[in-house]
Amino acid sequence: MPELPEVETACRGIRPHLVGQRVIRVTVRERRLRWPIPASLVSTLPGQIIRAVDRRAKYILLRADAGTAILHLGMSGSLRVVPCDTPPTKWDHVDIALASGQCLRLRDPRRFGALLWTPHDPAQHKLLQALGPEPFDDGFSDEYLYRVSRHRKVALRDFLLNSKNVAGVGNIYANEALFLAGLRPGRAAGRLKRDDCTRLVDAIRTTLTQAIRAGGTTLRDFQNADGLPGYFQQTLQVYGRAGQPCHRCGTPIRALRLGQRSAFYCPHCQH
DNA sequence: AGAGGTACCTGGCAGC
DNA sequence: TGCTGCCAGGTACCTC
Repeated sequence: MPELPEVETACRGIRPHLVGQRVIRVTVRERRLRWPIPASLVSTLPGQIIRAVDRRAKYILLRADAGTAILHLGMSGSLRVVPCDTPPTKWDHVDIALASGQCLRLRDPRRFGALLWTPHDPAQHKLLQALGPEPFDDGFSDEYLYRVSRHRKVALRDFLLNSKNVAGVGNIYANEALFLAGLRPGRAAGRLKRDDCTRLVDAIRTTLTQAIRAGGTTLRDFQNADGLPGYFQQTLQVYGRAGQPCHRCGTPIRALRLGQRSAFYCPHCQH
């Protein structure tokens, strides 16, 4: 479910309900996420006022005076803001109750997500410290992309999935951006020409912008903080469309296995 | 240093 | 209807 646009959508959805609110209590029903939810979060967060809700890559940062909660939705996580007395399902692992009577509810069936706490600058946290530039930052430029891709044999799709190169691009949008840039997902990153980089940076930004505007992609069950689905799936060009005609030229879309994960491309439009 | 594989979990779905 | 096998949007960590 959650790639950068979904996380950004979630962030925007919860922000107005959280910022300025005092945390009343933290209820953990299942602490076994990717890493156990630390006791320090449960003991420190109550009483704190949420000062800001930020995103870095696919991490959501709930900033308070004593520290920052670092939240990751993994593959199946979602956030809702609901009245505290709403009965939880078996996947609603955490509630962060607010003075408003609402609570931020984390649901994560696969438990690949994470909820951590740091009393320090979260940018220095082990999980965030090695992240590459955000796709919308000036630092993510064609010059940058050209430089860091030199001599890399890794497939372009996998190069884009690596958060050290660019933060927050997952499998769906990597494939979609490569289609838009006219580049095959299996091509070696080191073979990018200068103008390929220009088109790719542009394509990544365009793809992500459109997806954010549509409220994310709904595959299976993604919902935003208000429980509404995303609509970007309706505009997917290649992802999950193996065998179906390319929207641009009609050639059947091909699926490719790169590592353990599928990639999709149009053999006519992408080179 | 870089490339490739493994592991963490569970739900949904296609096929029989 | 029920079983089996496969697939999944992420990413840290291990080995070669």
